[in-house]
Amino acid sequence: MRKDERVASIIDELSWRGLIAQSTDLDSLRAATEPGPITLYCGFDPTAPSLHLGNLVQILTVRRFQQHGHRPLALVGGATGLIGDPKESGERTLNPREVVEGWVGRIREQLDRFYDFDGPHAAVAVNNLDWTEGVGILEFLRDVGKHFSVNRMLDREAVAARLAKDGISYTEFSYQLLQSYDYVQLFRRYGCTLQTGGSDQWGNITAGVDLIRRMDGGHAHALTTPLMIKADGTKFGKTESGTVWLDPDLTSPYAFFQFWLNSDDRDVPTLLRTFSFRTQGDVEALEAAVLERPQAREAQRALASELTELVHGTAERDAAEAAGRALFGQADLAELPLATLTAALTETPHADLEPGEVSDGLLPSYADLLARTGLAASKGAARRTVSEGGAYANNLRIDDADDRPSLGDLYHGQWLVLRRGKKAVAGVRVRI
RNA sequence: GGCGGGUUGCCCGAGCGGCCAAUGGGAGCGGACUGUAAAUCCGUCGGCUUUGCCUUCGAAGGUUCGAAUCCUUCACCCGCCA
Repeated sequence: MRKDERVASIIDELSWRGLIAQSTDLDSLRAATEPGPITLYCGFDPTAPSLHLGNLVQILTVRRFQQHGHRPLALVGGATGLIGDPKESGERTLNPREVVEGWVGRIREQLDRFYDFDGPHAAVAVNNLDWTEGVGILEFLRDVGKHFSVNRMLDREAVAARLAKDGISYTEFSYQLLQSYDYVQLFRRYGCTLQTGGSDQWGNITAGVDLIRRMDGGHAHALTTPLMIKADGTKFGKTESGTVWLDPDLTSPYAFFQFWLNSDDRDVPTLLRTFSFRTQGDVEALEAAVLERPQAREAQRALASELTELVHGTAERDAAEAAGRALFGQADLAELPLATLTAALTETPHADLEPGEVSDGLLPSYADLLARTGLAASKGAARRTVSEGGAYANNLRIDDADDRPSLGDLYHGQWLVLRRGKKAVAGVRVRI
């Protein structure tokens, strides 16, 4: 957060990064931010035990504001998480209160990494349960509900979609009132005048802006980021194996690193602009590098390195990077020192075998091991992969799924390296 | 309330008594090419103790030597008429 890194205006910065989709009034927002500082917020609902890459877009956008000297409120939706924002696909299942409470804590901790909670523009952690829990239903309906037009609420895309399909519960329909009320409370308590979010949140955010004007006669802003779409048309932030989480237990730092490294060339400009904190000059240089030397994947490596460090720390970044080099590098696996090999394979899915699983010096069959490590969904799938010539042990193609590797095949007497296809690697460790 | 149509594997969609684990397309996965990319082509795509066995075609019963296919009841969806 060095001062000399500041661009003239946060709005200009977001603008060249392509992070502005919609705004209530960009000129007046610019006018408010330029003398600054302003207080802003973006809320995260505890709908899972961890935040994911989709959330990271929002987190980093807020972080950019803070770097420009503005004050963020780190709101975790302890109340809204109990209700659920309507999504087009259908009604959500209500999570038990204890579960949501647990997730609030975990998400709150995750945010520590990205916002600065000390210093002159220290972020403040807030939970909307604090001002929602005690409100009576009659009070809420009279003071808040009266300002909402059902007609307008029905226009919201997700709501309209649900009405056309399976319907929507009153619980979820009420969500917008709660989020709007949050904005009012933050406006009153902290002088918060900006709420950011993804463009799907536009309706919810502007409803809050309206509510502030109606209840308090105040003026607040809304700003949304564009929905990210990958070049191949699929949803951003997902891999074959699902959501990319920020929690290292849900998505390993190695997998996280690999996610960036494998980005489509065509997505690189968007990814750099959205996620990287590099300067505009650096970003443009990396974009040019991909065009000139795509095979070098300089931008992908830079993104992987920067983001893994930001999310998981320097040590994990280095480990993930080293693991990738070890497993994909030119280096012969046999030449890797035990420490390097162990570090690399523990970053990937791996299975530990008990001594009892080794008989006559032979491990279980490759079919078993592929299934055990998760490289294949089932033994049938493992056999299929082997018959397709897509399974490797210690970089040698496996011919027969029923073959059993021997103790002598293990590197350093303990590791067998399995691979499916080009990218999926797993380790089998034998503890004797 | 009445009449008619529908509910099939991850998704879409054929099948309409045995040759059906079930045509085809998409997604996914593997191979070739390559850059741990994209596109393209080829292969594969329920499970297992894998030349065979087991479990699937909304749910539960029934008919039959044999059912995803016929019958009955139930649930849900979609039309048309009230």
